[in-house]
Amino acid sequence: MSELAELAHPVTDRIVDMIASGSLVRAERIKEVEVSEKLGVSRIPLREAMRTLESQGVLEARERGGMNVRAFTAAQIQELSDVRAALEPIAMRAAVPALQEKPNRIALNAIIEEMKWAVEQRDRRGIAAADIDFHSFLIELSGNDLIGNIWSGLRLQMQIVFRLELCVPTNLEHVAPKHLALRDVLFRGDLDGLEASIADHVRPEIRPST
Amino acid sequence: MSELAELAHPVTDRIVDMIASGSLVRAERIKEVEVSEKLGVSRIPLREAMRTLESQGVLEARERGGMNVRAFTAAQIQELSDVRAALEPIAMRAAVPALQEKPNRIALNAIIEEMKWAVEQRDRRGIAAADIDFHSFLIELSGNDLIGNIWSGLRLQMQIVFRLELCVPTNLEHVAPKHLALRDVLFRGDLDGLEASIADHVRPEIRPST
DNA sequence: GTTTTAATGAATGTATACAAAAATAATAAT
DNA sequence: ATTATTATTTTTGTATACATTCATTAAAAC
Repeated sequence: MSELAELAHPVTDRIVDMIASGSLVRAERIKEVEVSEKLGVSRIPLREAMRTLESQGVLEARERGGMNVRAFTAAQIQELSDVRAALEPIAMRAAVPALQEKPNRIALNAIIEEMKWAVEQRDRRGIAAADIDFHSFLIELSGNDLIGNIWSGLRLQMQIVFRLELCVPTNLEHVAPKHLALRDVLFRGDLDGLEASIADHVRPEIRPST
Repeated sequence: MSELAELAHPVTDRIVDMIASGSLVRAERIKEVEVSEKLGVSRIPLREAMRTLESQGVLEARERGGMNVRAFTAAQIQELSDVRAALEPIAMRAAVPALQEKPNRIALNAIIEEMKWAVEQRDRRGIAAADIDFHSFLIELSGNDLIGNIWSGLRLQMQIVFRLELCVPTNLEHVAPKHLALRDVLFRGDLDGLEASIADHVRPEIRPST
């Protein structure tokens, strides 16, 4: 029991990993002893982590006790896009000043290059990861704590949806040019074009453009 | 130990009550044994509830262990309004169909009457409570699970901010007529007027109108 | 053979217990 | 008197343990 830091937060991340890797499957009750042993901790920190993930919309409480990986309806997936389209313009607008600094521009470009590479490799998972990184970085740059906190939940929910492929298999190659366009608008500081660019980018996952 | 339901969820509500009533004070470490004994439970369900409230933005982890009631900066309070102004139009738009049904109209009117009464009594806390009820009801009617979930956290954060009166003491009497106007727009189904009405209503808490 | 009932097994939910760490108080030194 | 250092007390964090409830299987009745 010689822990320098608490276990609940790291365990939260590891549960997410297990979902992403398919160890924890949707709609199936999570067996606490099994998972806690696999993670090398007791059920106490595991359950605390599960509470966090519950309120982040990753897990959901079952009718008669226990939890499972949340199952998303089509409507709930649509809601994810709608909320992103509403919140991200606020964050990106706030991120514009920080994007005047070169180190931040370089970091954003690096993420874009990461995606280009994934596109070349036809690595769908890599593309999705780079996509999320792009938005996470801008939200962090925005300094908006509230949207950052909401995003931390949205991000995980999206990862589950992507993983389970409940969502229409979008042509992810179209995401890269959208990011390029968005970056240019942000670097330029063209706030008027922002809303349209973001909405155009966030939504097509559901309604793929022609 | 003969409990029919789990304790963590009810304990979550009771912690919120303790914050609202001033038993738990901002920026002060929450003593788990003290609170758990007061609530008549052990530290286990208390800590699970605290994890939930942590990710809802009500509590925050301290540097070296433990948690306290979250302290809000002025910027974070502004963020609350911004996010509300972005999300509530989506929910209210979705609530319009449900507001064609008489029972829902009656219920909404009842909440408005509740606020009128609080205004007459000059009961600031009552006004604030009715205000939150108004928005909670519409969000629930919208059927948007995601915004409902986000709102459950926002609502608690706002209650803390109101309680601590970090926020500019708005002339709460102005809230009632705004609700009336919003109701009329919603009943009419005048979607174009929605965004403006909501933004006008949600924001003045920070920038009080003349 | 099907349905109902009992019985066994497993899994959750929480209380107790203990070790590590932090905060506080007390003592010593300058 | 003030600061530094040590000792004491509190408090967190987690493991263990147990009671209750849920699920599954076996048995019995019809």
